[in-house]
Order: sequence, then structure tokens, then C-alpha cells
Amino acid sequence: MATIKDVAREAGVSISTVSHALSGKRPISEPTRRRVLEAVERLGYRPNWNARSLASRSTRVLGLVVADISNPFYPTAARGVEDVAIQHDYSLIICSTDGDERREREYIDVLEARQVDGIVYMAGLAANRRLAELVARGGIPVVAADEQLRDLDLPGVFLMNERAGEMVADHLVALGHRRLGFIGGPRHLPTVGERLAGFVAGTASHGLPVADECVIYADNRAEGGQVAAAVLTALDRPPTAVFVANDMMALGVLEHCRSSGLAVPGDLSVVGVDDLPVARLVGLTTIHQPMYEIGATAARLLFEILESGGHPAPVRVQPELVVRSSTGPPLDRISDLEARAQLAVR
Amino acid sequence: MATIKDVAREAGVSISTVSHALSGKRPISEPTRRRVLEAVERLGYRPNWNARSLASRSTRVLGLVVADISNPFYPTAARGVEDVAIQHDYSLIICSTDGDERREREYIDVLEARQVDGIVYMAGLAANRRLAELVARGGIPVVAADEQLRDLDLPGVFLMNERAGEMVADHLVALGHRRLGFIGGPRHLPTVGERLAGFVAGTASHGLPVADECVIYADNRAEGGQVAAAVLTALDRPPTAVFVANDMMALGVLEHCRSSGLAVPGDLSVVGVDDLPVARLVGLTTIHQPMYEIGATAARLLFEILESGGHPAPVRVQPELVVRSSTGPPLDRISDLEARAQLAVR
DNA sequence: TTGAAAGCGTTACCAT
DNA sequence: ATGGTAACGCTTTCAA
Repeated sequence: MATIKDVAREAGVSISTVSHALSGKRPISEPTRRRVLEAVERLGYRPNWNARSLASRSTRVLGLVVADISNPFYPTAARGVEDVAIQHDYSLIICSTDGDERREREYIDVLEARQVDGIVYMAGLAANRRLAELVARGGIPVVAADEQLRDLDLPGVFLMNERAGEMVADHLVALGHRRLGFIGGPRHLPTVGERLAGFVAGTASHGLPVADECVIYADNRAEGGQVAAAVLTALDRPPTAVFVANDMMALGVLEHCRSSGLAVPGDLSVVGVDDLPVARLVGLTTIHQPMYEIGATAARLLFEILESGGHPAPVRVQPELVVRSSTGPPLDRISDLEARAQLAVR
Repeated sequence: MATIKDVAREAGVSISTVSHALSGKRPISEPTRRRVLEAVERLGYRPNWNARSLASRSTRVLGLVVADISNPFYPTAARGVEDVAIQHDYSLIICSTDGDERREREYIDVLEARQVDGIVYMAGLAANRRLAELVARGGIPVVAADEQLRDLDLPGVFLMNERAGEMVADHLVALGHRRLGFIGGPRHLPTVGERLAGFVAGTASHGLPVADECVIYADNRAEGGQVAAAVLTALDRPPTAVFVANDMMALGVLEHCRSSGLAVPGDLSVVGVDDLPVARLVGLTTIHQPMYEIGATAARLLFEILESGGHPAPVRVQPELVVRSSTGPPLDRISDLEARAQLAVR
């Protein structure tokens, strides 16, 4: 592997000239520059980033921690982060913690050891001290995206989760639902609590409660949704509509309905959050999250800190309800309407 | 940020003692070791990986290049690579080229500049010289996964694509289809060609051709499938069944059918390849690829090279047909059967 | 069992 | 416009 030294020798100039010819950090005569570039080409020289980082005390690398890269939400958000990073001539290390605390802890260490210039945290969990310590040390700026971290109050970009819950409540109540359910990921996640709070507030504003037994917490993924749906539909008085705190879980709910012969939306209306690409394919009514923008904004926030320090205020993004075919009037409501229509005819 | 020097001072020992206490590369007396560890803890010391790599000439980092991280195929494969990497105490840089040549070129440079110890290549494209040059220089071993690289003959792990095509052909012909179509990504991709070849060979063995106008190449993603399906179904004599070279495109085909009111499988049977998680949700018949295993095997291959050099033989994995609800007898065939059944009744 | 010192490939500063 | 050289933080000889 050719080094800067080899290039210098090949081009017949000093090391520092090569360095500057490549970085453009000081004027270089055109012929010299050309000779250097030719030597680079001939030797297939690629500057060693480790050495560069070591000498310059900046790695030009950002860390991105996501909860589960196989949730389609993250790749898009990651792309947002990455594009902004690339604009700033940075690159990205993506760490998928898979909801596993040990793994998450290790990744934090890796990112710190790698001396990344900053971290975008999109993993929710972080129950562990590791991140708190890192933040406390203050060496590496961290911004959160999508999910605020418990007890940490990082700068970041978040969906207006309460608003999202309200919108869903309005939609379902308007359709005629009276018995409503909620399915969410682990209860300690701020987003889950906020979405539920908004949902409850929304239904309450129409004079409707959300019964305790109709609120189920489960694993954050499709399987969790499936399990929760089974519990919910087995109730004596099952809800006619359910708000599911994210699309992956909502897909699980749909799967449960399919496999147990429940009609959607006839027997159960389902609303998710995220608007994953697959939501369109399966006709899932959901709250749209601007995933790419959330990632990009988080990255911009990070560069803002990197460049001018400080603790920028959190950015809150507007939810948007996308109505598809997984929501409709409840069955009893339909027969009700039909009955009235018939009365009218007479 | 505390350095090894700080730790040495704090613990009252030399730098090399700290280094060895941490790496365990030479015997250290218990009390000394403890003092060092305490100092590390107190200062929150994290070894600088750049410096370490520079000094030891090994980064313990692998590069993973994927075509499109938002294709659910990749995360799972990536997980396979990552798990094996972690077992070897390596970490992973994931690069998503997005099918963009410029981006791909840049990433290759990044990985080389970062001095990764090896690269798993899962992106197909690589029409560019960059990778060829890198391979030619021979500094960094590269293995391919899922898609062999044109003109490069890397060690790697691949699906038996011809076999997959044959299996699909057998399945569709057995259902009674006579007019068959094929939709694939860019024709220069080896997998696409191989899957088509197997498909054609399979139908031929039943005495059936695949008409030229029924073979469509398009963009590798869902949108491409949608476009291709539109072309195919607009034909004078459209096929009654189509083999789509990957699930994302197949989802696009399904989407086209839905939006244009075509029944699946009544009007068109659809088979994909990959068996993405979403395939189950939408009931897509498809060829199962062991994604995780493909990734893990590729990583193992890479470590094999790293440890003992050489050029291991390519690993080929068996395809498996998963029949779901997107395939069935063609409509005319159904009426045909019904007609016969009625005849039988009389 | 420990310490000193020579690199590793760059950048950045001080000269010229 | 160019060259020399001291860092950067660590690993790895070589000595003791």
C-alpha cells in the first residue's frame, strides 16, 4: 500500500507538498501539482484515514445508532443522515442495536473508540449508563431522532406524538367507533407514552374513554403486534378499532386478523404510525412520518453543534394522517346505517 | 479525551505497561493490572482506534457494500455478516450505493482509505474500474455475496439461480400456465441472466417457449416492476404468469395489478425471488433465499482468506420455492376445469 | 515483570 | 511556493 512518502519520492517533492497538493490547503504551482497527481495515479495511492484522523484530531465520521435496521423505517432515515453527512464530506458508521442492551453498550464504546465526531441516536432504548456517561463527558455531541432518550433531554428531532394520537382518535371516532384499543411497544418508550396520551386525550374530547384492558404493550416488532392483537380480540368486549404505535406492529395485527379470519376494517379497524413503504402495499391507514427529513434534520442539528456548539432546541415535525383501506366504520355501525337508510326509503 | 499517557501517569506505570495490561499480550502482575484498570475507569479512558490501527497495521474493520439498504433483503444479510464479524472481534462499515456508480466509486475509495481489512460486496453493479483496480492491487481481499461481479470472478456465495428459474418454471407449468413472462432487473446483472436462463430451460423442458416480447428488463426496485408489469399486461396476448427476478419488483407487479384491477392469481400469477418478510404478508409466492446465511457465509469466507489466504471456491446455496396465494391456475384453465367437471356430472 | 523508544502515515507549524 | 519536523495515540521491538 503506497504511502505519502512513496508519492513524494515518485514525484520528487517533499511530503508536505504532497499533503498540501492533495488537500489544497496552500497554494501549489501547477506543474508540481500535476506531478503529484500523476504520481498518486501511478501508485494507486489512497491517503490513510487513520493517520489523517490521528494527526488532524478529526475523523470526519459520524455514528448512527438505530434500534433495528431491518425495520424499514430506519434505512430511509439513515439515508437522510447519510446524505447530509456526505454533503459535509463526512462518512457514517451505522450501528444496529437490535434492541439489545449489551450490543448497544458495545456500540457506544466502539463509536467512542473510533473517535467519531458526533452521534445521531435513533434507538430509543439507551436504558444503559454508557450513553449517559458519554454525554456527560461531553466529548462527543449526540442528537436524538424520532425517540427522545429517557432522562437525557438531548437536542433532536421528534414527531409531535400527542398530536398524532389525537388525529387517530378523531379519525376513528368520526368513523363511528366507540370501543377503542391501543397497542404499543415497551411502555417506557417516550413515543409510546406520548402517542397513547394523545390518543386518550383525543377520544376523551369526544366523551369516550379508552378502557384499561384495551391498552396492550408488547414487543416493538411485527410479532409483538400479532401477540397483542390476539389478546385484544379475545376480550369479552373487543374494541372495533385499534391504534397501533408503529407500522411494524400494525402489520403484525393485520397478520393476526388474516390468520384468524377477522375482517379488516369490518371487524377491526387498524391504524399505524410511520407510513412505511409496505403500508401502501397492504392498504394500512397510518400516520405519515417524514423519515428522510427526520434523519436529515438530525444530521443538520449535529453539524450545527459541531460548528457552533450549543444545545439547539428540539425540532418537532407534524404528523399527517394517511387514510387507506384498513379503517372504516364498525360493522354494527354499518348495519345501523343500513337500517336507517331502509327506514328512510319507506 | 484521556489518552494512554494519562492512564500511565495516573496509574504510576509506563505506557507500555498500560498497553499490555489492556491487551493481555504479556504477563502483568496482578496489583499493577488492577491499578491500571482503576485508572482507566477513573479517567473514562477509551483506546483510540485510529492510533491503534495505525500502529498495528490492522483496523479490525470490515466493509460491507450493498446496493440498496432500503431493500429489506440487505439488512438481514448484513446482520449475518455483522454477527460473524463481531465473533471475530471486528466491526463493520456498511455502505449503501443505491445503484449509483459515483456513490459506489466513492465508497470503494472510502473503504480503501479507511484501510478496512476486507470487503463483502453485495451490490451487483460494480461496472466501475474502481473495484477491479482494488482487487488487482490485491491489498484488500474482497468476497461477493448474492451477485457475482462482472468480469471479476471473486470468491463468494451465491444462490443457484438457474435452479431457481427451473423450479419456478415447473411450478407455473404444473399449474397449467402456457403463456409465461419474465421481469428482471438490468440485463447485465449475472443473477438476472441466470434466473432467466433457468426459467427458459425449465419451460423448454415442458415444450414451452418464453416469447421474446414477454421478457422485460427494468429498474431493480418496486417501481421497475410496476412499469414492467404495465408493459406486459398491455400486450396483445399477455402472459398468464410471470416470474419476477426479485421480490421488490414483484411487489411492484402486485401493485400494478391492484391499481389496474387485475386479479392475482386469476388474471396473472406472480412469483418473486428473495422471500422478504413482506412476501409473507402479501401472500407472494417466491423463491426463498437464506439471506442471513448468505451474509454469514460470505463473512466466513472472508475470514478464511484473511487467516490463510487463497481463493476459496464459491459457495452455492439451494433455492427453495415457497408457494403462497399469488400463484394459481390461469383463469381459462379454471373454466376449462369447470367445464370438464360439468361434463363429468352429466 | 517492567520501561524506553522506534515507528505507523498524516497534518500542521516553523522555516526558508 | 516548498521543505523539514514535531506531534497525534498507540503497538511493538529491544533492553533491563
